[in-house]
Amino acid sequence: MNTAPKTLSHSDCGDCPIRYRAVCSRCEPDELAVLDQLKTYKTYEAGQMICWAGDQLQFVGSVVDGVAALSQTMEDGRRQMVGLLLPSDFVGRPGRETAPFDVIAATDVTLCMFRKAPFEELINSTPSIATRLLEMTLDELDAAREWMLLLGRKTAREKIASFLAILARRETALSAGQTMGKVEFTLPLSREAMADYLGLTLETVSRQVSALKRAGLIELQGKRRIIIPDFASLLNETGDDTDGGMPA
Amino acid sequence: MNTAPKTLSHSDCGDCPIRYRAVCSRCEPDELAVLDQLKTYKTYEAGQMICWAGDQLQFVGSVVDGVAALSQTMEDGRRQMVGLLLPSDFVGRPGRETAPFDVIAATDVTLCMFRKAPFEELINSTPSIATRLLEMTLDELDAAREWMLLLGRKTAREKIASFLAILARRETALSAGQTMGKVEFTLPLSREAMADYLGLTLETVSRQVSALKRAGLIELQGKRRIIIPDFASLLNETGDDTDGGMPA
DNA sequence: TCCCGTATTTGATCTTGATCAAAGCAAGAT
DNA sequence: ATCTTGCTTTGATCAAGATCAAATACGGGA
Repeated sequence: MNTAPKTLSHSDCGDCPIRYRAVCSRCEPDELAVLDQLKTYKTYEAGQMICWAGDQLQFVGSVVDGVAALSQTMEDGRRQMVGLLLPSDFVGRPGRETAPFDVIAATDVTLCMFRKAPFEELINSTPSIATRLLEMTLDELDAAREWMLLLGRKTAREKIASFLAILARRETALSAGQTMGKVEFTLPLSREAMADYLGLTLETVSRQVSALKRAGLIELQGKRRIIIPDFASLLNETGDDTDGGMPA
Repeated sequence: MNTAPKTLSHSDCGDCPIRYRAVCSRCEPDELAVLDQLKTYKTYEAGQMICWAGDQLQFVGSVVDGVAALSQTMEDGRRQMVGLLLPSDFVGRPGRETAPFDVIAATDVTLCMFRKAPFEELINSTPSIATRLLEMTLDELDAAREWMLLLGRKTAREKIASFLAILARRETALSAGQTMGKVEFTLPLSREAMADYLGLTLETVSRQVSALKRAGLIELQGKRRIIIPDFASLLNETGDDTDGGMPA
């Protein structure tokens, strides 16, 4: 499927995000070449299950395009999304047999995948890759714990504001300190999926989005397009510490 | 402080849990000897801050005795515990400068600590250790995500039952499938700390504990000693899938 | 363009857990 | 033995968000 391996430079990283996130930051050309030979792409339609909790997982990889969701469902149907996978996020568990959670395509999704076994060999023989994966996993763990604060303690309005703020930051890749004015982006999730992510019902999501609109903190174009006229004032609604930490 | 390094065997692992969890499962005697030279112990009293979010962290290590809590606090005082550190759990972040969350001693705590810099060297030069740490971090991530389901979707009663079930399992180290009858253990947390962990108020915690007692699902000796006469019926109250997955 | 099915909004009411307020209890100090 | 003091339990009330139930808007196909 792939052409003969070639020596890759940092500037090649754009093609498949795993190179950038997991490898390229400390890459050796021959390691990239190995990865390049292993990779395959696969696409899923919005709503499709990518895998079920408990499935044998034969691959790892990363999201190239679209949005996937990790989620859990209780027998009676209550559902909690436990992670959002945006482009460049890693998918899968080196060193694990089975998937711990369901993975669902929230929009149409393209994954860049590697068979697990050779990828694990690469990890075991290349400390820099293992270290990079460890850092990525620690970042995910921190993000999960931030989300625990949101789920356990924030009000519905704060949840919505936090979610929109996070999406705005990620989708526009703005630098942190910057006092950014207007931001605009498209929601990748339905109201129901947002509810599953935020630990709310879809009705409450809808009401709070309307409330933020009425308060002039956001504007809507259709149901999915969000315009934030002043990012700073939306941040005030999140409940988060707004000053970016101590001045060192 | 430590005596001259000696060659260690697997049976030495009991001394300092990090050897077992992070290293020993794939250990080389000389690696253990290096760790042995680096380690120091430190104790904290119940209620003491071990570190604050944002602190420079000079060490990594593991809990030897007692219980520590990771938690976050909002400006208005709302607090969410985001992790419980029991004996053998790892503390700290290789590759990170600062602590992401507060760490508080929930009971008197003894830590076994290693200076971060030499520990990181060990990671970078020893793929098996990096891989082991990656696996431990993935376990923590899975646990955090399970907790997100609890925080986002479970009722107060289910939260309490789940928490007691998890503690019972960990404190008694029972094998999973076993139909265990009576289990007994001591709560390491006050009602307020439980509330912080479960996303509830302390009054709700107290009421639900009383309710489980009235229902005969648990018995109390004093405020902290819990007796679970029939573990299986407590599990019924957790909302969790009670059958342990598919039969392979 | 009209129709249909789905997603979303809005409204009315109910429930769970939060909040406010007192007691009760146990361990250590005087 | 009595008084603290801090934890815990219990009670009364309240409010945020869930639930139940319609209406409305939207996108795509005939």
